[in-house]
Amino acid sequence: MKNRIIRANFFRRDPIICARELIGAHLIWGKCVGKIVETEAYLEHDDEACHTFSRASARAFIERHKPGAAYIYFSYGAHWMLNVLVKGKTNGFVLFRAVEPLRGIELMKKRRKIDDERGLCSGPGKLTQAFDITNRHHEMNLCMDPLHCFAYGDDTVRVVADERIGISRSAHHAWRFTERGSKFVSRRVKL
DNA sequence: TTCGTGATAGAG
DNA sequence: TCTATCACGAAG
Repeated sequence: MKNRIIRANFFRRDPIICARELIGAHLIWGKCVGKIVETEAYLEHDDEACHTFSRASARAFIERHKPGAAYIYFSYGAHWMLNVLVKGKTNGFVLFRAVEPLRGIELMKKRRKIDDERGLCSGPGKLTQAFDITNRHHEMNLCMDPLHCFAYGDDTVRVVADERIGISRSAHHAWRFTERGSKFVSRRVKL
């Protein structure tokens, strides 16, 4: 299997397009690889759920970094969240919510302290724990290093869009994307 | 369904 | 300083 790294130009487009197209792509992180099955898009402007709405640090991050940079933050006192910076005509982030484990599964099980493969990466906090992603990767360029990058994967997946999860503001947009029928998503798609 | 967790930001 | 809020997860 030959993995082609997704380069910076990919992230110079609309965050919603990027979030959708990243479904089926591979997340490569050291010895671990997963197929991305769930993402969400957040927009710098007119999106109250985006960090840029209330956090100056998020706005500064966009200002100072190039598309493809990792935006990682700590949430609820326990979990790291992995996002990638997107700068097209509209700027924003893509949050990675779930992947299907492909390689490094034993390592993921050890880090997660569970055996069930479906629960290894089925949530944004679980995913970062399984892949050992923390703030030490914050600001990292994810378009260069073959051990910390995205790669083109399964481009035949069918993608479903529905509402984002776990937010209270601007919750009506259908900016969550999942692979249709995947058993590795964090929460079942609403019917 | 509930509850712990700690960073962040806004109010006082 | 105090408090509300939160892009969550695990236990029950």
